[in-house]
Amino acid sequence: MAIQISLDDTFAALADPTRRAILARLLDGEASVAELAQPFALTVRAISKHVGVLEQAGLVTRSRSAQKHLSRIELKPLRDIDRWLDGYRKLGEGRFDRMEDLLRRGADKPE
Amino acid sequence: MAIQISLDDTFAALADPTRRAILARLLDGEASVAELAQPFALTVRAISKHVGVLEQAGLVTRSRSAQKHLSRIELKPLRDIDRWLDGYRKLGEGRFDRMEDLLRRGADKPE
DNA sequence: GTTTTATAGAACCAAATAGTTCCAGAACTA
DNA sequence: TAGTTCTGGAACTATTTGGTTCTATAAAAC
Repeated sequence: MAIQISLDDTFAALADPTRRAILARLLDGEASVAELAQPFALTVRAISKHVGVLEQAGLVTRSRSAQKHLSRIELKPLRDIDRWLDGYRKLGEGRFDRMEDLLRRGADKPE
Repeated sequence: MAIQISLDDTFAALADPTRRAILARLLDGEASVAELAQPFALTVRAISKHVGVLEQAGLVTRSRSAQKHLSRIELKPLRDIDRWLDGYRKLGEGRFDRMEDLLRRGADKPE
């Protein structure tokens, strides 16, 4: 049974630009800590810790192949955020939707 | 011109359950700090600070009517998060979509 | 004009966070 | 076996955070 991940942890993990960049990098496929660290002016250890935070938040899982620990992105917490956002999409009949919003802008703007 | 709000600030603001509860409360309409504080076992000052964080993140704006400073929810930062999520929706032909995901689970799970 | 109400500023504290450096262990390579 | 590579643990530091209390200020109410 998957561990229950809190929105607290997910949002906190995403609040750091380095971690978001790591996540974005993982869209291209699995990567080792060393590979993930390469673009940053930080120690490998610092990146390792960031990956740890992402893992703690359920946004990343790891599988060790040899010494390399490969990280892969996990989408479930992002889905949870998406679901959380649902509660705010309703407000103002679709004001949340970008297309609706663009069409509506300047038209019948509510007060 | 609206101040540029960073995803950092938005995610950080949303990482606290009290602040998310405050936001949810504001879906029902504007409220003063004292009103927002009522459901919580925290000092009014603590809530005032939370509202300050939300304001800093652009999730709340305030208008003072008399001594009461009324807070109202602002959706733009949430829209920004929604847009950020777009980058992850594409992954795995709709894996992000909840329905798709449920249907796919246990079928052709990629290794 | 005094008192009450609603909020923010200032000072403080404990805990968490992001970073570092150094060390240890696990697994390849020669 | 010895050396190299990849990563995490431990210890440390500086900064940020979430909370408190006490005080100040601004507007209403009396």
